[in-house]
Amino acid sequence: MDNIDLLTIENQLCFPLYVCSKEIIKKYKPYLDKLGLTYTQYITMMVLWEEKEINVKSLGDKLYLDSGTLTPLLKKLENKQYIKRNKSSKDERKLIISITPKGEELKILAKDIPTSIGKCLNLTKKESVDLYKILYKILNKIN
Amino acid sequence: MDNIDLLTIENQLCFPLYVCSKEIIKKYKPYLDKLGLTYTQYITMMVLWEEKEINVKSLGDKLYLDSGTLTPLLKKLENKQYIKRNKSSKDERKLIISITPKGEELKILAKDIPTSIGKCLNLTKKESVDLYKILYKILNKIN
DNA sequence: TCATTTTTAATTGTATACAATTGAATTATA
DNA sequence: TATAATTCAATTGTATACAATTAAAAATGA
Repeated sequence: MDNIDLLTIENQLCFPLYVCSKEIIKKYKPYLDKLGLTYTQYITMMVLWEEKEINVKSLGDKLYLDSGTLTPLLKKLENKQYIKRNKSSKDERKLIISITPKGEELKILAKDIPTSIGKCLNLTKKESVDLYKILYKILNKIN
Repeated sequence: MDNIDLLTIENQLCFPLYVCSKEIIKKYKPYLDKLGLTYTQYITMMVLWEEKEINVKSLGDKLYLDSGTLTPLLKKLENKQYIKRNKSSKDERKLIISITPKGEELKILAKDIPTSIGKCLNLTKKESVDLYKILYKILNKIN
């Protein structure tokens, strides 16, 4: 096939990836609204449910986001009292993000979200595993 | 596994989808910069390379974007003289987007982009096909 | 026909994303 | 150790995204 014929929407791989990402994130909305979180805030809380404490740079490395996105987002989570923001005493450049008890409680309220989203994707076990592997293969290659 | 244990980044499918989408779009940037396009503007031009003429609603249906995103984006593409925006005479509610000769020329300059991006994803033929099928299965189910 | 409903694009407001820059703090090195 | 280079979070500016609303035009139906 001539290269120029590849320039159609239906021949793209990135386009359905981009659309799936957005459309799935929309499916989270009714569940996340109940918790007062956006999707980006939700994945941020997910890191904190595991780590309890992390600085902005490390958080950004995990989430593939930079301080330009995280700084205002973390201020919003602090306003909602789900996290605290404190300068590290060891390294004054670092801002330590830590989870609050109110932030911990959120996890219980969120516990059924992955299952609910999983159902509306309607994938077989094999498809889920294949998709997961391919996505992480791309991620490992791309950076 | 208990539902609550699913609330980790590594157990998510949407998260790597969302990250892959963003990271691949970043890979387009050096190529698209040469054309003066963003990724969203690029997929918009891709529709116009096929359709020549389309109204905002139909364009939005194809791209999964609404007028809130498309209206300002289309005004930028018009400023760059890649498209024209004209009210339909048959139905005054509709705005017809049409491609200009300068917009057509862009396609030639863009012709090697899909191949270049394909290389940096480094997927086997089977992986590409599997990924494509799974993504469209999700898209068909989700709407 | 004529009021009601629907469709369409634009607008408004909020929330990302990210490139580039800034300034403070730390680390590396001559 | 004094200077240069690096790291980190914040800021600035641009470009999406999308929910909700608005206003004009077209379609519907009593």
